[in-house]
Amino acid sequence: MKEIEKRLNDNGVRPTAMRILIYKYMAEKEIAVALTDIENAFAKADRTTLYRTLKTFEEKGIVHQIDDGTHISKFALCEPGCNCELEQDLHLHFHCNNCDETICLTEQKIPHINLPDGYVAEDANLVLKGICEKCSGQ
Amino acid sequence: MKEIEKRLNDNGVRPTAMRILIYKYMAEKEIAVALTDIENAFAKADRTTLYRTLKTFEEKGIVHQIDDGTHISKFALCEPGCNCELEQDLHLHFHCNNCDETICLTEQKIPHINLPDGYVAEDANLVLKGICEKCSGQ
DNA sequence: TCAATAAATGCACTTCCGTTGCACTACTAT
DNA sequence: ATAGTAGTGCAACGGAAGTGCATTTATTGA
Repeated sequence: MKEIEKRLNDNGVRPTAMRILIYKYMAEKEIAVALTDIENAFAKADRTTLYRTLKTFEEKGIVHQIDDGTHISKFALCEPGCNCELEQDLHLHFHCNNCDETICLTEQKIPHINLPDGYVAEDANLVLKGICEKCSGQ
Repeated sequence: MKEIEKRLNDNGVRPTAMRILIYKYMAEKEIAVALTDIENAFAKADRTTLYRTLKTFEEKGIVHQIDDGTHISKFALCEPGCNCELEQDLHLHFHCNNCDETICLTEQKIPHINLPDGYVAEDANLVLKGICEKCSGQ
């Protein structure tokens, strides 16, 4: 528990009760979560608080936002020490068309792409869609 | 003009006046367009018609939908003969953080990715974000 | 310690996009 | 010509993102 507080502090985020709970929730889930998911999990908390907490976490490099093609923003905790902005830390995400869950495949990095002249890449988002491990095994 | 009619017919879409206009509009733009863009371009047409036209086009393989991370669906014409579902035809998209435009880089295919055991990929979406040719040259 | 200040949270509301149901019109085929 | 199908237009709904402001909670400095 103290670890979470430390992690937040280290990233310049004041460890309030709410923030610790949200962090804990995301750490327990192994999949990317949407704002609505958190909202349902914490019925008492206000949507705006959760929304702004995620924004803060994102700015401070605690979570990264994932766009899995569902038009709903998902978020997942960054690996400790990861630097999401750097190309080498850009991993891909997998969206299961069956269970509708999205997970980080942190081991699978996005390959470097050669762009035509004049294009400068700053960020990349790669989402594979299909059937996940859990669903294909059944 | 007759070419467009033929293209639509070939893909099993009846070439109505509206559809031809929309196709023409998309052919002239070289960037991916959102529903709202088309709506603004054809003030007289109803949003629903445009929406359903795009859906039809998509089903019939005339356009493909792009999720560039802006939370707004964009659409672009498929290359003639392209088969969007097939892995080999999956190209990447580039979203410019400056002019906010999204374009297809049809020459740049998405590299094949080796997934962990149990994962089956059916589709892929790769969007690079940064500065486009037009904006970087200025 | 206590007031002054800043940060975090909660509430209400708006906007925008995607989507659907239903009625009406235009086209097609017999 | 008429029945049936496909296309279009109107109205409305729902979900998610985002914002402004009031209130509470935490921090700081005298």
